[in-house]
Amino acid sequence: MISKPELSIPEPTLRRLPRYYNYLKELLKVGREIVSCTHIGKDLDLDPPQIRKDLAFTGIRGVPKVGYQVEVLLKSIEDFFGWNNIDEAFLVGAGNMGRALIGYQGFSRYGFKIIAAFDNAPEIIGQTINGVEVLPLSKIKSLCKRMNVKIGVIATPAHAAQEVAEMMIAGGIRGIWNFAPAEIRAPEGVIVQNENLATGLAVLCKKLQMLQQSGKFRQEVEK
Amino acid sequence: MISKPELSIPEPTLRRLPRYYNYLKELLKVGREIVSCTHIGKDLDLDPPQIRKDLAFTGIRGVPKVGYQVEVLLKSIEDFFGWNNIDEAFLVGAGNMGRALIGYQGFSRYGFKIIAAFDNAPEIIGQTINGVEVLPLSKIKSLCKRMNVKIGVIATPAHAAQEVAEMMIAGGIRGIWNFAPAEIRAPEGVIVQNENLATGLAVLCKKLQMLQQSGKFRQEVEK
DNA sequence: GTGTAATCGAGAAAAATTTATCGATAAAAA
DNA sequence: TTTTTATCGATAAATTTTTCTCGATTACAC
Ligand SMILES: NC(=O)c1ccc[n+]([C@@H]2O[C@H](COP(=O)([O-])OP(=O)(O)OC[C@H]3O[C@@H](n4cnc5c(N)ncnc54)[C@H](O)[C@@H]3O)[C@@H](O)[C@H]2O)c1
Ligand SMILES: NC(=O)c1ccc[n+]([C@@H]2O[C@H](COP(=O)([O-])OP(=O)(O)OC[C@H]3O[C@@H](n4cnc5c(N)ncnc54)[C@H](O)[C@@H]3O)[C@@H](O)[C@H]2O)c1
Repeated sequence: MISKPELSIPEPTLRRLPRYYNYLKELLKVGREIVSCTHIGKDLDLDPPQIRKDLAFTGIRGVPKVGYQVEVLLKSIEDFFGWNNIDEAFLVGAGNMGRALIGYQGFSRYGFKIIAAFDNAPEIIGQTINGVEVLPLSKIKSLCKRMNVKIGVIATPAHAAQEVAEMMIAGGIRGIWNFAPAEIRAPEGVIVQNENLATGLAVLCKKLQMLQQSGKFRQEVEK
Repeated sequence: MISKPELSIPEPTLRRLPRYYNYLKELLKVGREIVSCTHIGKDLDLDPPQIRKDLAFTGIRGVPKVGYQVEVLLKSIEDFFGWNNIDEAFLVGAGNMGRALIGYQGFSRYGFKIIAAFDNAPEIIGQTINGVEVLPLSKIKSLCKRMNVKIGVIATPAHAAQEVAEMMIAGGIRGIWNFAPAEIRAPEGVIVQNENLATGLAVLCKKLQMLQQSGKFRQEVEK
């Protein structure tokens, strides 16, 4: 039987898995060795069947009445995402956000490492941030090719994003993690992941607003 | 007929609306006054009926054969989210990420403003970042109450997140925008919006991996 | 004026995702 | 050993979200 390359994993599942992973890492720290979906569900406020289904995508099998071994489960998620072999990435735009990303150690857990930064501001070029050198943007294409880098992070202002993306793609980059609030056009085969923080903010504020309104509404009805 | 407070707006819609907003702002810059869903759909790679449905939630009505007036549409989204009146927020954890958030001007578009920061590191307390003072964490509860701040941003390490959240909630904060990879437990009535960057990263890397595998797979089949 | 084409709104259909159900299994208790 | 209980995997049902369809409306060309 052919083990077909699973092409259809629900994106919500993909988004929940790293959350489970963080949670399980904490469990391990506390010394817990075994955990059930019921237990996870209680802590993460999710339904056990959904968690089971999500975890099943990583190929793990649980034991009835017991659950899963935390360590095995962690390994299963790591393998699923391929976090064992490191993805090296270039970042463009060593401003406030760019520096925060460069300096952040937490990404190593996800097999991700920014190995060089690029900018076009002369006063920034040449600096070293957390051991990562800032190079002139003009070098990105040739360096991408030479170092076979496949992932690029965009942390420039929005107006520069498209241009930067095109340089990355010209260098052979296939995945772009974009922090600029801009619509990037890319050819098929290049994946653009937009990290628009304002989206989360808007959702938070709207939910808060709705909560307040429903509270007011309830009060008025009660009168 | 009672205009019930709409409590059930699909979250995907909520997440797409700020994207439309950014896009429309760009259109306005370019001098475009009118736009149809067909047009938006082409640029944003979304289906026109979905866009129409999303926009309808803000209460706007379009004109057949024409579309929407860009300016009116922008206003409609602004009103929907309440971006006219500013939400003031406190931020805790003036590290790399915290500083980037404090310094970012882009949030003003969404009626959001960080008016003070808090930290527990003596060398950071007392600093001023982009006109925002960093105060000792111990003061957060009383200041929240005094200034009637309802939104808090957490940019501390994960291990401090729960404790910080509790101080915020004790001060009356109702919405928490959490950047720490931690599960925050909060009572009902408090909204926690997790901004876990690693999630987006994991999705990107996995999609890339799947793309490569399907490519390899296709090549093998072709042999 | 009249015809044509583009777009809208509303509602139906389809697809994806979440939630519930049920028999099976393994551990712990009786 | 037998019973009870918790949990799993698989499948079915429900819900949510996306996509499609269709009649109505309006601008523009003729
Ligand atoms: N700082 C935040 O909290 C935050 C939040 C949400 C989104 N963003 C987005 O992230 C991006 C970066 O934000 P920031 O606050 O770090 O801005 P910033 O101004 O601090 O940094 C931008 C950097 O990009 C560089 N740059 C500008 N044009 C360039 C070009 N054409 N090529 C290469 N480098 C170029 C600048 O020299 C600067 O170093 C922006 O698009 C912003 O909208 C930032
Ligand atoms: N930097 C990034 O790119 C990035 C990316 C993803 C997630 N995050 C998350 O954002 C958070 C902050 O990251 P960072 O890179 O800014 O870290 P950082 O170490 O630069 O900053 C953390 C700040 O929090 C303060 N702090 C620590 N404990 C505190 C407490 N109990 N009360 C108040 N302040 C306290 C520290 O003094 C420091 O100023 C972390 O949870 C991190 O995992 C950061």
